[in-house]
Amino acid sequence: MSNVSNPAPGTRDFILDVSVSLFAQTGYDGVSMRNIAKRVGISAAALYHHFPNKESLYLGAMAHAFADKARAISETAGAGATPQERLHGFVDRFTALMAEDPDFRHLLQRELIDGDESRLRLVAEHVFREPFEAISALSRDLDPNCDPHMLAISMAGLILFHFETAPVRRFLPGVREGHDSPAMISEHVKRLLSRALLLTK
Amino acid sequence: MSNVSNPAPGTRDFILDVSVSLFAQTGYDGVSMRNIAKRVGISAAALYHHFPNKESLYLGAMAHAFADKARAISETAGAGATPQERLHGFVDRFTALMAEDPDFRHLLQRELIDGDESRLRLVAEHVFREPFEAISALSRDLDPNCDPHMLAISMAGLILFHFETAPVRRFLPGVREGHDSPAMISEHVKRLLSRALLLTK
DNA sequence: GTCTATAGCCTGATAGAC
DNA sequence: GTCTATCAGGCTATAGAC
Repeated sequence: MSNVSNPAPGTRDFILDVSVSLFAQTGYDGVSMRNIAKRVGISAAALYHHFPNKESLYLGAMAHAFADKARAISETAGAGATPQERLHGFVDRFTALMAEDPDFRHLLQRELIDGDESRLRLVAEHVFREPFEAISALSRDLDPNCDPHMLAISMAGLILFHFETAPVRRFLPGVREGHDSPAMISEHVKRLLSRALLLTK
Repeated sequence: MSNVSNPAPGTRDFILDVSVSLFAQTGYDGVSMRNIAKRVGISAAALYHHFPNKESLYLGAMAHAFADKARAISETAGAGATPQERLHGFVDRFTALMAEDPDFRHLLQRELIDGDESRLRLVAEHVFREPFEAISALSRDLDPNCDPHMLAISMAGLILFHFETAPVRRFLPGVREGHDSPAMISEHVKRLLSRALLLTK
């Protein structure tokens, strides 16, 4: 499920749910206030009762989509006794998290291209700092000689890039059923990272 | 340099150069025909003498930006005697290629989110099939037990994700000067992949 | 090959009734 | 809190002069 909440129509939360979905699909410039209003079931003017302008609505939608993600991602990197167990737990759960919320992933992708400095700083501090520190700590334990910042980026990217490229990979040679599945992605990434970092098996 | 050519103003090639740059920066919906015309130095109506509509201009700009990229990327994966040499050559040159052409990278990122099926098929067949096969072949030589399609994606993603996240990484903990540099990125990726795939060092 | 002018539509946003 | 009506302006695209 893309969004957990299921509020009654007409409320501010429902507007945010609709907005998250539309902004994720076609981006800020690809969605009009009229589009959103129609999907919500109210007039465009009514939207301005809940949000002063389009940008505020967009920022509200971002906050709505990213709420509680910070802790959820952080927790993927924490549990487990050995570094190997923590690595496998992180890969499994981070992969599942990205698979179950495409809207979050798409908003993130869009923000990486279009986000201005202030918006990226906001997202970095309120959403990614906490989980990134957890993944960095795991990186430090896995390979003390490797830059933890770069290794954390690599671990996340290894997982995310398989999702990002899914729309185009279906037209590339060697593709097989299941290449898009969370199970296959996490298995592949675990195998790669285990051998690179733990030198076992 | 983002674009090699440096044609005289007013020509079709100059329109394409300008369009590539603008579409890469703000996306299809973020650029108007008037924007492009102004930067080219002609009226919007004159644009329609060279291209029948906005979408044609966009597709022309894509073809222009992606021209010769296929072979350039393919060649990054070919040379070298041992698989290890080929791996290092691929990582070094692919990283350099992505660093020297941000427009290409941004258009690619945007196409992965917004491209419809026909456009993605076009890009896949005319730009990525050839280099992807070269990288897949390298993957097969590096690790015959690993799915070459997935490994090829992982190798490219490991490099690209460091560029993609550069705008937000500067606000994340542990960042250091040079984390964005091609040299540091390729060193990091080579180290990671060498240990994962060759089990040496 | 480029121009000005314009058609027709969509945009974000507001005014004011209910 | 939602509506209809509307404003001012931007959009793609075209017509027709030069």
